[in-house]
Formats: sequence, C-alpha cells, structure tokens
Amino acid sequence: MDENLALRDQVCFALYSASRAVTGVYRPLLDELGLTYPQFLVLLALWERDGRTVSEIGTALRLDSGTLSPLLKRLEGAGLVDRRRAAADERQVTVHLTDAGSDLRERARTVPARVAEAAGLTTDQLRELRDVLTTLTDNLKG
Amino acid sequence: MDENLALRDQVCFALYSASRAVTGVYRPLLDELGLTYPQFLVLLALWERDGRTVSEIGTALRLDSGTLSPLLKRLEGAGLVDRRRAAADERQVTVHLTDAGSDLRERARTVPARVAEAAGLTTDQLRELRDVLTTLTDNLKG
DNA sequence: CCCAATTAAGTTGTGCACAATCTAATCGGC
DNA sequence: GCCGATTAGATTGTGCACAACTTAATTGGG
Repeated sequence: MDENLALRDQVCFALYSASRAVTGVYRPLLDELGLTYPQFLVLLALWERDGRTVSEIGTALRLDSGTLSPLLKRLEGAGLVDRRRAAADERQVTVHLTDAGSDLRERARTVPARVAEAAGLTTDQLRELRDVLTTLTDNLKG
Repeated sequence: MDENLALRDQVCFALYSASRAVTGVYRPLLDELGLTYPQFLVLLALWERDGRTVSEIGTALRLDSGTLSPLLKRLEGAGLVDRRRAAADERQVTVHLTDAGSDLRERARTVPARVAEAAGLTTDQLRELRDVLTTLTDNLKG
C-alpha cells in the first residue's frame, strides 16, 4: 500500500493525542491545587532541587525563557515561588520555593498515582513506555 | 524510596517532552509547506476523506471547535480548504480541499519518513510505541 | 404544531510553546 | 582596562488547546 499518510498510522498523532489526553487527566486534579500542568512540572523540578536558575529549569524541562518567564511570574503571583537576581551573576535569576510552594508538595504527592491508575497500564508497561519515549526524545533533541 | 515525584521518573513528563520534540522535528519540514503541525493533522484527516464537517474532524483529532474554527479559518486564508454550510443541516460546516490543498499531499508524502529516520527507532519499535500510546489514549478518553 | 432541549459552530479569555528580538551583564583577547 | 562577542532573561507576536459562553438551526414530546 503506497499510502503512508493515514492519520491513525502516524506515531506523531498517537503521541500528540496521548500527551493531550494525559494532560486532560491531570487537569482536574491540578485544578484543586490551583496549578496548570506546566506549572506542576516546574514545581516538580524545584521540589527536587530548590533555587535553580531560570535556564537550569529550562534545561530540565526543555523549555525556553519565552515560556518560563511568564509562567514563573504567575507562580510568583500565586505566592508559590519567589525570584531573585543572583548576586554572583546579575544576569541570572534564581527561583526559590516559598513555604506555600514547599507545602504544596504534600498535597501533590498522590497525583501521579491517580493518573497512573486512570491510564490502565501496568507499572511495567508504564516504565517501558517511559523508557522508549526518553530514548525517542534523546534521539531527536540529543 | 518514598519519592514518587522525581521529574525524570514521570511518564507524563516523558510524554510531554517527546511530543514537543517530535513536533520540533516536523516544524522545519512543514515550514517548507507553509503549515503548522496541527494544520498538517487536519490536512491528513481531509486527504483521507474530504468534505468532513468541523465536528467530524474534531472527533478524528480530538479537538474542539474552539481550536478548529480559527485553525480552519487560517487554512482557508492560505487557500488550502474552503468551508460551506451544509444544505441539509445549516448548523454544520463542511470543509473541502481546494486544488492547492489536494496538491500539497504529494509534497507532504515524504515528511513522515524523514521524521521516522530522525527518531532513531526501528519500524517495529515505532509500531509498538504507537500501539501502546493508542491504548493509553483510549483508556484515558474512553 | 409549538416550544423546550439539544446540537453545531463560533467567540472570548487564559495559558502555554516557540521564534525573533531586545537589554543588560559578563567574559576574553589584546 | 577597553571593547566586541557571548550569555541570561524578558518581551513581542503567532498559533494552538481548552473552558465557558453565545448564536442559530434542528429535534422531539405533548
């Protein structure tokens, strides 16, 4: 069959569609925390290591300052982080969790498990999926 | 380990990141055709079956009218489709490829193969990935 | 037959993504 | 120690996504 453009055969569409579906499952759960999905990812990065610069967060999440600057401003407006010019290098801005931002971690702890349950895949399938996706991303952006 | 919030362990992040990486590989290729990635998906749907209504396209792509209406208006502005109120039911709008829109299919034919090559996965791995993602999406969205 | 409920598409408002550009701080070569 | 090049972050502009709402056409129960 010379047809290589069938929509349902495209890996790109499966990926795009699955990504939006997963975000859609997160949305009502994160809504309870007053977060969007990308904001949640930024907090995951900060809960792992606080006080990162904007570009360190960008490297971890593969997002640029055009996306992060306004997002961080909204997190600051929500009282979850604050931003300070680094003393050593005034070009850099370090992002620090506030007490409210740190405390949110407890409330967020159950979120991934609730999403994993809705996914209907086994833990093994999820790990394998994650590894293939990570390989794919590394091949493309590496 | 009681930590279940590490960024690199999250399937959601792997998915989100891979989806953006794939879109990023498509971008320069689609740029040559004057298309964005979602516009390309709409054209894939129309190349498969022309004259669909807005909501049929929305079902195929899992997108709502809030996304599709302005997107279709831009495709119409680019001269690739036209939109007509259905005679049988004036609420519906059917979307039809113009000659330019049909012709673009030839130029787009090689795009998926070029992306697949950049992905660095075997055809089998890609098919398996696609199937897991489709299962995941179906589980989440029903 | 009529009208309340439903349906299709469009509009509005918010928040990403990302390219392109801008400003300010720092670095490196001389 | 100066100045061109680089780097960090912010800004601007375009185009998705999606919730909430609006408008207009259709349907179905009484």
